[in-house]
Amino acid sequence: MTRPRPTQKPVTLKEVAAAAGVHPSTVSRALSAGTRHLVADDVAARVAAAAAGLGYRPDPVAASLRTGRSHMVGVLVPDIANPVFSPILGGIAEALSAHGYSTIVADAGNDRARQIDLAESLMARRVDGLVLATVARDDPVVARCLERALPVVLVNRAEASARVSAVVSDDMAGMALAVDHLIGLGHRAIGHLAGPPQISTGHLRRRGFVAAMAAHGLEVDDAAIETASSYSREDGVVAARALLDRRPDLTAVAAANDLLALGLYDLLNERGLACPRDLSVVGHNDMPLVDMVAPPLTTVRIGHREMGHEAAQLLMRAINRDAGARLNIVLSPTLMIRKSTAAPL
Amino acid sequence: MTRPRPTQKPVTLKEVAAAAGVHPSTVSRALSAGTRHLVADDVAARVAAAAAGLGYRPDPVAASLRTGRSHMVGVLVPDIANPVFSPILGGIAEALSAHGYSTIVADAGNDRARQIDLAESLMARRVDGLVLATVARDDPVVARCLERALPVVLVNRAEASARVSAVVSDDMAGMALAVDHLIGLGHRAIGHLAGPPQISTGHLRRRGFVAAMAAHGLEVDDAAIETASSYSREDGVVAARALLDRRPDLTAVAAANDLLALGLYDLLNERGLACPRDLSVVGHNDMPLVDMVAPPLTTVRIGHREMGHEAAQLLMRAINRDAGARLNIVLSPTLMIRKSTAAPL
DNA sequence: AATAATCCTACAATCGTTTGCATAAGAGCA
DNA sequence: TGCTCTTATGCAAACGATTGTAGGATTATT
Repeated sequence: MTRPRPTQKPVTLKEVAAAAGVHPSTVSRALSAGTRHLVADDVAARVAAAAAGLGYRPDPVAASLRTGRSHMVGVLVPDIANPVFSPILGGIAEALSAHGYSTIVADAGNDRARQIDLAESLMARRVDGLVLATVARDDPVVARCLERALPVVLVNRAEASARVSAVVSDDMAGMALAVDHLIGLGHRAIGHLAGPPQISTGHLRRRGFVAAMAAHGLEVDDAAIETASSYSREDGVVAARALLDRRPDLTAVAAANDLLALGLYDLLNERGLACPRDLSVVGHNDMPLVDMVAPPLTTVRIGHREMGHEAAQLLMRAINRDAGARLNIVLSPTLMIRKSTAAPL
Repeated sequence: MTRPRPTQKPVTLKEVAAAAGVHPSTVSRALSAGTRHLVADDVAARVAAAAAGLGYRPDPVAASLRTGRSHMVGVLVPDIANPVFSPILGGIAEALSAHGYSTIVADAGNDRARQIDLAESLMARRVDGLVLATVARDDPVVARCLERALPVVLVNRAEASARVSAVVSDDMAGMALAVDHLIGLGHRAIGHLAGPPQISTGHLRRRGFVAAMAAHGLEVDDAAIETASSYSREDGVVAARALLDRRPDLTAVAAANDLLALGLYDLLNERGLACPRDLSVVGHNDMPLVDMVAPPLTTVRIGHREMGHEAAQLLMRAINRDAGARLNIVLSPTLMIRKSTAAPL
């Protein structure tokens, strides 16, 4: 057993050429769709047969070196463990693989230097484009891509300046859905657990919250808003603690994110308070499993999978027709009413 | 604006060589740790300075073509949307990047042909190794890697024949934990929601269940076990329906997987039954958020992140010393007792 | 029938590194 | 001084594809 080199070496273009009795360049042309018309039909058939017979698989590395393209796109996510990104990734991968593209995802964290580094290394690997789920409102990675003229699409989060295409949810409208629902139930003292302001979702959802309240003639006191330092359950509880300590009179809270809402749940448990009896809570994202928590979370649903799909399509367009107008797609969110909201006592 | 080609081309080895006044090959040697000792210290310093000055970044594609290595490893997961894999992926990526390796994950689904295809394309991209979270008990992808002499490590699931290294949880022990707990509470009529038998976890956890019951002198009737066709919430409810229809007398169910347990929750809700009053439930995996569902799920915890770490280490070892003994790491699970289990009425 | 146009195919350069081999310079030794 | 032995560098050939250019057959045109 364990023969030293059982590795039957992959067959190369040259071997196929020899087998078909033609020059390697002819094989190349015969085999790639774009140039097949340059070679005579009978020769093409002979080549195809030889290739199939030998089990030829073109070497993408060699092709990349020569062409500068790779049929791969990179995806940068801030936290691969955050369930929100799963459907986005799934959507992207599905749409791209339909075009013969592979996806290479990198868990980039929130550190800018690391993000740039990762992006740089993806570019070095000749990715044909980048999907960024990491961007801050003013992002250096975007600038870098622009310099290199690398197609890039933003997903879920947008930049402040619309330099590149993006597909996002209508964050302000989403908050309006949440606020309208709470006000419809009779709430007036409503607080907001905000996300990081450097991120478009954090910024916009906060603005959306304030605007929606104003639309009902409700002035929002700064004390009614607490900003979490990241989108995580842990930072959610610390922000929630600060908010409720400051404003114990609140009867409802609209969170910028489901994870923050769950952090709030944790705090309520810790304090022996009941949701929705003592406090109504609405989340944002409708990520997997929030329909099963106790109580099932009322939240703003975003079509994440669709979001990934659209982003992939946009990127393909940008890759194929080089340049291509930058355009924004904004998806309309819907409200999933479950059990975490009720009329105030 | 939009200058046609603002793309300042990346600097190459040749340019660095010119700047330092040496031959490209010398630059190559001076810059890579393994061969630096071949070049004089002063020259090496000069080269390093030139490289830094020009902002040289080696081209990994060209290097791959020449060396056949890539400093990338591929990871195949069956379902990227399944939260169980997030911490595994995180653990793998973290450990690998510490060694200067990148991770390229592919969502392979459950289709064998697709898995093989994906693995093949990763190999074509010259990955230095593969981590498989997809394997069935007898897996063709493993065979393919063996043929190509490509280092491979299994994670979470194992093969029936131990042909390659793997890091898994002690599935039988995990089920013993679950069963012992239920029996300790006074249950006797205990059922099992089993996972797919082609997968080691499905197979082993079923055997573990039967063995643990036997250890308490309890014979397990086949009717007390229902096999789900996949690890999903949806298939969980259909299996649960079949199981409870057949054996309405059960007072507890040990599921092979948290998703299946949640499917069982769905069914209980649908029938107006309460957990744990009418039925105690224990899951397996302790995936994110199951501590927040209603009721919080008692489940067997597996160190998924650690699992990823270990797998990465194993793979690094296999890549560096070529060959390397195949060895198995089995992690001990623990029981997280929450609110879904109680004494029978 | 001669010339122009068309169509295929072969040749060779190229992408950016790495690495076996040759060689020049310097060190050590008799 | 003449010899071998290191040591440091240059040379050039890979790795496996793609593609501009050139030239040999065919066919069409007058």
